[in-house]
Amino acid sequence: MTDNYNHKSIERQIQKKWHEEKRYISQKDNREKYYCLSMFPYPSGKLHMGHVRNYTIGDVISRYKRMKNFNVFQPMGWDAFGLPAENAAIANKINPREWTNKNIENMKTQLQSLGFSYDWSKELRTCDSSYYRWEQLIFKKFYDAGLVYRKKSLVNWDPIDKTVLANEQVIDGKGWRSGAKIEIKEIDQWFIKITEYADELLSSLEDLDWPENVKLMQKNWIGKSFGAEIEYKIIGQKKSLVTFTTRPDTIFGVSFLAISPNHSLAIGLAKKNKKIASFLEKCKETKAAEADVAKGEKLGIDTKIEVIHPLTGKTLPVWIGNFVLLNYGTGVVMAVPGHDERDYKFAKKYNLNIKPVIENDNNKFPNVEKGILINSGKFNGMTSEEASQEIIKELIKLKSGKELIQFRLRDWGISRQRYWGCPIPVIYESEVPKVLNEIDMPIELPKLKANSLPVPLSQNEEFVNIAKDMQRESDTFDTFMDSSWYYARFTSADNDKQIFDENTKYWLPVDLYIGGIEHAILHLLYSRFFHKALRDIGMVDGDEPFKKLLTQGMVLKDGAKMSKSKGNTVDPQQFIDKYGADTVRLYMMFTSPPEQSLEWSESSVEGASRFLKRIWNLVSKRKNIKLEEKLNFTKDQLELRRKSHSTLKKVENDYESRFSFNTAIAAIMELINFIPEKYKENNASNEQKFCLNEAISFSLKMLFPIAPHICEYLWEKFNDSENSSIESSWPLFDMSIIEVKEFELIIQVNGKVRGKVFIEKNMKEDEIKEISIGVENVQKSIGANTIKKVIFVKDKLINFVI
RNA sequence: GGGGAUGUGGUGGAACUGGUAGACACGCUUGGCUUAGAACCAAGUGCCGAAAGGCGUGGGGGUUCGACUCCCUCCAUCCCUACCA
Repeated sequence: MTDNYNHKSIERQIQKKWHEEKRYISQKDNREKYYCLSMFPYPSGKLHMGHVRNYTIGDVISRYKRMKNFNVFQPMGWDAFGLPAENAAIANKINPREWTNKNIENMKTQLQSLGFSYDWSKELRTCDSSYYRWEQLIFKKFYDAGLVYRKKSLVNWDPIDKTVLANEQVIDGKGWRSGAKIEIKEIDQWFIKITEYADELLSSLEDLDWPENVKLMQKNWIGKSFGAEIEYKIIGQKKSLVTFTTRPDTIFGVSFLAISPNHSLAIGLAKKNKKIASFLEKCKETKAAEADVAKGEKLGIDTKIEVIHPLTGKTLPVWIGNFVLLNYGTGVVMAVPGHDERDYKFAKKYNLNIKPVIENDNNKFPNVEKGILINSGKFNGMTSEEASQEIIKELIKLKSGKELIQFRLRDWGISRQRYWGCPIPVIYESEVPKVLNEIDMPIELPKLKANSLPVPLSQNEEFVNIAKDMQRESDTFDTFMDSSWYYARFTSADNDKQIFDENTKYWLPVDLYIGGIEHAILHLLYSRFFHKALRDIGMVDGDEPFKKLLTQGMVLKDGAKMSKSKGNTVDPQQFIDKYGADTVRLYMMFTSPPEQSLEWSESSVEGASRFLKRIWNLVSKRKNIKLEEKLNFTKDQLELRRKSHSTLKKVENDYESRFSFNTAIAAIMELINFIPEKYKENNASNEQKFCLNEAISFSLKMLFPIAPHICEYLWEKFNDSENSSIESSWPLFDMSIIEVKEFELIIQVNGKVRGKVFIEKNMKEDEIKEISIGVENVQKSIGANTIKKVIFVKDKLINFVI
């Protein structure tokens, strides 16, 4: 028997060779470039299955593209700032930087053991000042461009720990560590005007080669809506309340206004009214996350304030509603219970007036469809569309409103009250903020003193207090800032003189970006915004950062996302140790297509391992002999050649345009299964050997992107030469070998398969009909019935309708 | 609450453009090899049925000669929801 497949020594040997050859360090050259980027990881400690899957996909495509003679750039780095480092520091009394660096070291070893072809010479980590100094510069440039401003906004406040909590740190309305009931608090924060780019972020989605569902999610998130801004005068005051609505046609159905509990009017009232004050207190207990606000019980309180309806002149009550979001629209909702689901429920609960003003086929409350206006004075009888236009005209005439385009997208709050993040380069002189100049950068994150735990920078007096009446900004950037431009910095990561350079121009945009579907909105939208803003200040070219996007699904176990809290994680390392990188990579690619979620199953790993062993046993003791004499193939031999070439064609298509690795692997398995036993024997004919060797060569090449170590090792032994690199070229298939004269005709009766028969292509329909009817089983099915109709699909099927 | 997906044998999945449902694997069953096991090899394996045949892609309805694929509706699960990354 042959030597056993020893993945450990093979993988070590091949990886050493790659490293010594510096094979995956990329440089500009004349070939077409291909920048293949996988989302960089947060260094949480060790790789999880999602990482392994993500990075295998990226590596398979990178390796395939290299074989297709593209100049591939595939870098890797670390999204190294963030909350978990602070948590770990507090839990284990480890310095966040040490913790992070240790994790990076470990995860890098893991990535290398998986044989990913990264250009490590461009490695970066966002927690190094060599990275974030440039982020501080970008902030300054954005500030100079008028994209940065300060505004009050809401945070989750833990009154015991005296810290701001992230949404995930609030559990059932309580701080996760202190257990204190959280409070919603308003504080000053830095914002970036992403809304200035709302229209472009929406319109340029169209040209992106991205999955339709991601584009749709972004479109809905940006949420451009056409409607009207309507003003309601407050009785007895000079002020008025302004609302935005997408349905001005329903204005005669307004029965009350609802304002946000955080609206200045509500806060003002609470000062004089105890009931309102206690209602607002109650509202503060719901955490700031939109999902929690929306899912919570709808509560309201009558303010006893009244406004005047601009068209009817009637008075309407003003309520405070906990479902009204301050940061969407104006923080005031005009409630039309007859034609809005939420308003209807609220009106029912608090016994408020419900008045139908739209009529259509669907006559039950609430009727949210458009229709014909009723109970709307002179607008009665108009369609919703007509009425909307006319009502806006009327409001403009009365100076009580205007047409307005509104975006759901809000400006990006980038301040975080934490330690482990990039310091915001601002100082306050007598409380007036001043953004620092490049010469004063970087503002280094202060090191923690030995044995001290991370606390928000605001509590670090040494850092904050520069002089009397001069303080440093103590907030850090949202970590989404760090990840919004790293794709560009990779191209110049080794340049400490400039943020970007001529390599940036060469490599951008990213040709393929691969990452989890969970980033479909935030990260991808922020990065798109950054690119456009960087473009407008002249730092990068092009309108979009990521030309093509591949979103991979979750890795699940027992139907649930693998997570520490559920205790259903599976550590990939044990499988790398036991089966080797090639098997783990093969398993990951074989078990489900990239965009779908993947259900982890250990027994399938066995299957992947078995297949590689079969390849090993087939190839390891065989040599590819050059045959000089002319070969004459039999029909059976040509069948194998046809299988080899058609498999190659299929695999190429699966890699290139479908990213369908599981079917590519299945096809290679089919080809291996298809090889007749006698071709493998020593006394096989030259023709048989040729066909076998062709199948082996193709298989090794086709499998190389997925299982590179074993394929490269076997390729070299098989070809007895180290000069012919497996990576040098992708083979060509021969169409003349693939094409066949015969095909299997499917014969149906009333759409059901009743027979199959092999016939020559290009036969006349009449002939085919005759042959088909002649088939015994078909004859039986037709019986005495007359054939009413014949459906004929060329080279495929014939269907008799009786 | 809103937005986006997914649902096919015992399991992961295939069917790419409306045209053979279940490719390729895992598992299982039987046999071979073996002192035994592992590994490996061979055959079988959607469900019901003795067979003929019928049924079958989350449930219900529709379009079509023909539907996993298109339309309507209901259900279940997952992701995102702006401070997890």
